[in-house]
Amino acid sequence: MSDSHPTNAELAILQALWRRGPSTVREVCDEMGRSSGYTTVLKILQIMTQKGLVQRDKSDRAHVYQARHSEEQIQRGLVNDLLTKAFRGSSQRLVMRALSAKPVSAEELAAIRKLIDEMEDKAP
Amino acid sequence: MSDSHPTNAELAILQALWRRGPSTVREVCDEMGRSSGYTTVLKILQIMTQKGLVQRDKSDRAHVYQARHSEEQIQRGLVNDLLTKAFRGSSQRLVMRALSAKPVSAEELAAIRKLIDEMEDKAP
DNA sequence: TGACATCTACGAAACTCTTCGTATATAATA
DNA sequence: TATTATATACGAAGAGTTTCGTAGATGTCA
Repeated sequence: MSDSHPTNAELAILQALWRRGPSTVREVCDEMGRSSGYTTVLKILQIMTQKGLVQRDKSDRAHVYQARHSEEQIQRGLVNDLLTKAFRGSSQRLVMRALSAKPVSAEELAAIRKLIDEMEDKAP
Repeated sequence: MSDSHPTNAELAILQALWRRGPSTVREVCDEMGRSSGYTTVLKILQIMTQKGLVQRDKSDRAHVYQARHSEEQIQRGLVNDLLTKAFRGSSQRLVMRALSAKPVSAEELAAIRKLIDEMEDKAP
C-alpha cells in the first residue's frame, strides 16, 4: 500500500528537501545540521526512492533528490492519520488540542478565525 | 526518558481503557473487537505497565488495568510531537490542515470559534 | 477429584527503522 | 600517473514493535 507515512528520519530529510528544493546527499546533510551521518542520510534517501517518497536524478555523479509530494500533502496525511488513531476522527478535538498545546499569537488566531469564516460561508 | 509516545498498538489499547475504564485483558480484547489476539493484548499491557502507561491491580486473578494518563494528556503530547516534527511548531498550520483534512460540521466550527473567542479575551 | 476453561508469564520469530562500516567507482589534483 | 577526496552501493548490527505459541498456575463444575 502507498498510504504509509514517512518515518521520523524520512520526515526530517523531507523538511530539508522542501526548504532547499532538489538537493544532493551532501546538501541535505548540511541542511540538517549534522544530525545524522552521511551514509545514514544516503541510505534513507535510497529507501525513500524505493518507496516513492523522493525522485532521483542520476545524471550527475552526485545524485540529486527531490520530494515527490508537497509539504501540504504529507501534512494532510499525517493529520488524517493522527485524527483516526487518537481523536476518533474528530477534527474539532484535534484543533482544540492544537490550540491549547502551545500559546498562539493574536495574529495566528485571527488567521484561523478568517479561515473559519470562509468555511462557514461556503457550507452554510 | 518518559516523554515517549504510545505506539499504535498501545494507543488502540488506551482507547479501549478510556472508553471502558479499568478493565481486564479480556474486556480490553472485546472492546477492541478482536483486532488483536488475547496474548498479544496481554503482552502489550505488560509492556505498558513497565513503561508506566497503565497501572495494574493484581488483586484478582484477572488483573485489572487502568490508563495512567488522561486521553487529553496523551492527545496533547501527540499533537506537540506532530507540531515539531512536521509543522515547524506552527499551530496555525496544523489547525488549517486539520480543518481542510476532513469536512467539519457547522456546529463544530461554531465550537472552535467560541474557543478562539475565549482565547482572544484572555490574551488581548 | 478429575476434566476443562481461563489466566499470567515467558520467549522467540518476523518485521521495521536507524545507524554505520566497508567496498567499490569516479573525479580532482599534485 | 599516483594519490587523495568524494560518491554510491551493500550489508549487517542493534533497537523497538507486534505477534503468537507454549508452559504453568488457578479457578470452575460435573
